Amino acid sequence: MEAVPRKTTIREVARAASVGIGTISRVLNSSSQVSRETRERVLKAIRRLGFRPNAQARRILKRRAEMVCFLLSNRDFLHPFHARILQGVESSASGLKQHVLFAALHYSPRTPPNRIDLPPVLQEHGLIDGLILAGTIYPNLLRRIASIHMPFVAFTNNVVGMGDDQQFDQVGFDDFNGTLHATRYLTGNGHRRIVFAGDISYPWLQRRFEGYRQGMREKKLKSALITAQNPQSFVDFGQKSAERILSRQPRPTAVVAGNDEIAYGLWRSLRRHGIKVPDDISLVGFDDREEAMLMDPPLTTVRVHKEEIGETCMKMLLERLHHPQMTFSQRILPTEFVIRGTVRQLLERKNHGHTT
Amino acid sequence: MEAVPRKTTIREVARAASVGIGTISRVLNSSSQVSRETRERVLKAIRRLGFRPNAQARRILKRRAEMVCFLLSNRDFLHPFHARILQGVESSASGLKQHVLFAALHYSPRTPPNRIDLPPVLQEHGLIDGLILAGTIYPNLLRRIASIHMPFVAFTNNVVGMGDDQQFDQVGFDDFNGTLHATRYLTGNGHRRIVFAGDISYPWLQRRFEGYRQGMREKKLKSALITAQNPQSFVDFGQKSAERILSRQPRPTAVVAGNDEIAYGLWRSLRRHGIKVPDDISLVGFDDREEAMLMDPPLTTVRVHKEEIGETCMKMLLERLHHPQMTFSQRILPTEFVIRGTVRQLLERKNHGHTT
DNA sequence: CCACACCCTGGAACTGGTTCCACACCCTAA
DNA sequence: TTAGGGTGTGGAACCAGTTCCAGGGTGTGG
Repeated sequence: MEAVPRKTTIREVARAASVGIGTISRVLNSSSQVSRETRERVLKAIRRLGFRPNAQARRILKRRAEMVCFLLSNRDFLHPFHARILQGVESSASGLKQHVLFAALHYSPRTPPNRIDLPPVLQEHGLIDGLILAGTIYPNLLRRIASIHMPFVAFTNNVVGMGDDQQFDQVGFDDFNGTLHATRYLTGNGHRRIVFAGDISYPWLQRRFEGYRQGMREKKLKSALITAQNPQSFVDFGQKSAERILSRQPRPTAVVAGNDEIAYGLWRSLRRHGIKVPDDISLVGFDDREEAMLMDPPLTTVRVHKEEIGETCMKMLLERLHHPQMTFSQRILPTEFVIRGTVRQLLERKNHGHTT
Repeated sequence: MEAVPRKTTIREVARAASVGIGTISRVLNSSSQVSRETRERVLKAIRRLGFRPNAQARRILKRRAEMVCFLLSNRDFLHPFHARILQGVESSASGLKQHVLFAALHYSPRTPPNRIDLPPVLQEHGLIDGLILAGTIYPNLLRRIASIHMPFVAFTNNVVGMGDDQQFDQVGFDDFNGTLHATRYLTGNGHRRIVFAGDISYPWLQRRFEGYRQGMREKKLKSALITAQNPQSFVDFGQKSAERILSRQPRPTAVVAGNDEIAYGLWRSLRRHGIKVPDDISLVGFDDREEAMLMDPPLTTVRVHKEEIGETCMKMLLERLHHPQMTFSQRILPTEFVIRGTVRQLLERKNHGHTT
């Protein structure tokens, strides 16, 4: 490895400005204990020499890296959903003078915690101050992180297999009220035979299913869960469940899909069967992915504010870093119901407002 | 800000293992100059004390941060395309023992270079060793980066407004041969009236247009460029250009779209006009975004290997860091033509192979 | 004129690793 | 017995900042 050219240091700047090294440091940290003329002389020397302070040296003394790691677990590629969260983390971080390191991790839910091979960032110390966990999170990973005493905040909608006694900071969005709102919108528009399509072995789809059930119960309607056999993906799940929906007698007038991908698969399959959305069947999705707007007609769905999730994760992590003893908190962000073109109005609507 | 607890240092480990600090360092760096029994005694002490070396301290001496910054310019959200590149950068980096810092930047092409407000990472030195530039790159940004003497590699398909005298490392993919191949495939299937839809004020679409023109010239066919007025987006561009395509007499049998989004807009608009793809008109896209596979029928398109672009950027940057004097290089990665369901065969195909 | 407070400044000591030189020790060859 | 080479080890010096204490200068009150 070739030699790296030596950079200007505060000692050289000090000599150039004929002051002590302490004064340079004080100017850099905008401490008030420096006279105006000295400060200006120093600043001139800094500009003249093109001096840029070395970040590592400061961090070693401050014992703060001013850097957090966004750790994406078990995602083969950066899912658009998580990409938006990362974007939120970054934009929030840059305002808080924090840097964001991106790392990925693949592990099995069955690996014992101490066997999980953490990415290099977590093997050294001092590199990052804290962690934002995204992707699919199993208990063994949480235990592994705890074992290295690294402060962290988790995006918890994809946490799998934990009780409610979760002792860590978490940010999530409201699956339950998302589908509850969507279901109320459907019933408010006169729909009675509404089914839910989704694989409820995923905890988040289970929560969405419960929201739908609540909405149905409120109107004393019977809820129904539609699943598919051996789906290859969520889109495939939607495609396969379309046939099951069509075979029901009497045929449902609306479907609450567990997420936009399922909704997309459904829409595509229904169209192939000559069933029109929303004329023959109404459809509501969840997540509000970019593609939802591209569908034809555009998909009525439950929007999740992904950037806001990222921003909240970042802010909570910083609070945690500043107050290590603070009790853990859990923040559930509201969703927003977005009305587009896939729900048909079956009767005169009696002022059912569009709330967030 | 609260006090951060002191961590174990090599001096404590040295005392615990009754050896000198130099020996600890040698064990950590797996230098061979340590006897087996001493090494084991040290490793036992490290485990017992839960020692994790401080990354900052090493970096200050090595004058290497072992960290690169992925800088995304002028993208409001992490575009799926760039998300995949980032993924490639990360996966390559983790193998090369490098960390990846993610930062975003917004700037105008008209801001004078020295006025561009670089993200904090670039204002200190020692934090990162080099830069991977993605997003839309204008000459003023390149000049700004050069002014702080930061080694960088750029993903150059979105470079705007530079001559060919570009003196920096770059990675890109082959727009020209991508559409050339697509056009040859269409002509090989008997198509004669083929048009290109795209806004060639974008340099990359201009290059794709040239590839298409070359393919047409080879068969002595007349090329035609279809544009749209005031498009809101690429999808909208596709929708608007559909009408112009349909109004041509005689009607084209195939369209080469500048990218998948244009192809999507076209497909959607054609469908609304009752025109079937590929029965009535064949369609070829470019980029191979996730949505291309979801279209119905799935889109025949030119695949860009996004992860590979990221990996190549990372590798080139590391080479640059190791050999600062090396002459600049430009790597153009090949595209892959992916045959799916949107091209109709107009005549007996004479063994026109599917090459990559 | 002295005591004391206050502001500003210089630089030694420090952070937690790496590097390198000196040296101890053992083995082999002359 | 001595010279010479190789291996293993200790620790001072170093990196580039921050922190802190001592000390100089000035101003104010007694």
